Amino acid sequence: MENLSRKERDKIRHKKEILSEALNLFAEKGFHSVSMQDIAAGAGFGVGTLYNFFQSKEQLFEDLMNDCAEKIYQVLCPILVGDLPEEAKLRLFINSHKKLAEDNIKFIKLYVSEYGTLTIVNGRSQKSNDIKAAIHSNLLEIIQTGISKNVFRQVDSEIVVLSLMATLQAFIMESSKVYNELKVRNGLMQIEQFFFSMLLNVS
Amino acid sequence: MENLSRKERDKIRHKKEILSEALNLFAEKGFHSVSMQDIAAGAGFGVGTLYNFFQSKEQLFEDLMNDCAEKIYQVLCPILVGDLPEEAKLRLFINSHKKLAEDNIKFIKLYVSEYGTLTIVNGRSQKSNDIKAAIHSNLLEIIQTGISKNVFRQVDSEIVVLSLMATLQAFIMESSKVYNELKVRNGLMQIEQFFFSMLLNVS
DNA sequence: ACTTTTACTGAATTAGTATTCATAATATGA
DNA sequence: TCATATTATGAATACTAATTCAGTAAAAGT
Repeated sequence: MENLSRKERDKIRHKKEILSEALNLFAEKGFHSVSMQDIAAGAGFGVGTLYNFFQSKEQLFEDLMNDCAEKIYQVLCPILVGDLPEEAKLRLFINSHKKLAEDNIKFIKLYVSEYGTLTIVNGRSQKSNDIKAAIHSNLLEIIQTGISKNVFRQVDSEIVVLSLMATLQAFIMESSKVYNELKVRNGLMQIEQFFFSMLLNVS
Repeated sequence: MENLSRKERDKIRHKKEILSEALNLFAEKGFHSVSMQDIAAGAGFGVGTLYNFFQSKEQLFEDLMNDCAEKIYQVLCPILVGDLPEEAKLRLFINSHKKLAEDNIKFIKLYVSEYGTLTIVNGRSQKSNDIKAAIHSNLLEIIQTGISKNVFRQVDSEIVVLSLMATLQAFIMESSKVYNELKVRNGLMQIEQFFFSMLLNVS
C-alpha cells in the first residue's frame, strides 16, 4: 500500500471517488436512471475518464457490487467461521447487522432494489452471489451442528436459515429508510430473542 | 359482463392478451430489457396498438402490477378480515401462500425483481403499496389481538409481522425458481410450525 | 352499396444516453 | 528544459427503444 507512487495512489483514489459517487446515485435513483454523464459530473471528472477505469457502465456497476459485497463479507464471515459455540455465533451474527446497517445502507438499498433480495442467488455480480451462498451454507451448518449437539431443537434448518436471512434483510431495508440507532439495536434484539425462542431446547 | 358486444369483448380480450405477454416478458427479463416492440410482437399486435390501450410503457407496467396485486389481495384479504380466531387466521394466511405460489409465480418474480421486496412500501404502483400496507396492518392487528386474548405470547408484533412477511416472500421466491407442489406445502407447514412455536402460549 | 366509426399497423420520428477518440493537460525522468 | 508517457476531457458518434401518425382494414350503421 505504502510503496506506491503518488500517481498510483491518485489513480486508486480517483477510482474510489468514482465508485463512491456511483453508489450514491445508483442507490438514490437506480441503475437505469443514472447516466455515465451524471456519475462523471458528480465525481468531478469527464465522461471519458470513467472509461479509463471501467470497461462499461455495466462493468462499473459490477465492480461496485463486488466492492460492497466484499465489505459485508468481511463483517459477517469471520463470525460464522470462528470457533465459538453455535449459539454464540448466531447471536453475534444477528447483532452484527447493526454495523452493516450503519455502514452499508446505500449499498443495501441498491442491492435489494436491483437484485430483489439478499436471500436468493440470482444477481449480476458473481462475487455477491458467492458471498450470499457462503453465508447461507455457513448458517446452515451452524444450525445443523447445533441440532446435532442438542443445543437446538429439531427444526427444519433450511427454513430457519431462509427465514433468518429474509428477516434480517427486511429489517435492514426497513431501517435504512430512517436510520435510528436505538431502533436498530432494539429490533435486532427482538429478532434474536424471537429466533432463539424457537431454536433453543428447553433445558 | 355478458351484455357487451362482440367488439367490446374483443377489446377486453386483446388488452388481457397484451398484459399477459407483458407479464411473461417482464418476469423473464425485467422492465428495462423488454421493449414495446417485444411485447407487441409477442402478443401478435403492432406497436401502435399497444398505445391504444396504454398511455405509455410505464403505464402498461403499472396497470399490470395493479392487476396482479389485486389478484393477490383477493386471496389474502378475505382470510385476514374474516371472523375466525386469530390462530386460525394466521395458519390459513400462511398456507394460502401455496395458492399464491401456484397462480402468481411470474408476478411475484417480477414484483420482487422490480420493487425489491413485498414487505416494504416503496413501489411505483399505488395499488400494490396499498395492498401491502393493508396486509401488514391486518396482520399486526391479528397478532396484537391474539396477544391481548392471551392466545399469543408477549412478542414484538412489528417484528413478528415483518419476519413472517419476509419469510413467506423469500420462500415463495425460492419456490418460484423450480415449482414443486410437495416442497411448497411442506415448507409452508414448517414455516407455520416455526412461527407458532414462537407465538403460542404454552397452555 | 356506401359512409362512418373504430381498431390496427409499422415505418419514421424523436429522445436519451453509452461509448469513442482526437486533443489537451499533466506528470515523469533524462 | 524538453521529450515522452500517462491521464483526463467532452463534443461527436452510434445505438437503442419509446412514441407518433398517416394510412389501411374491418365492422357498424344507414
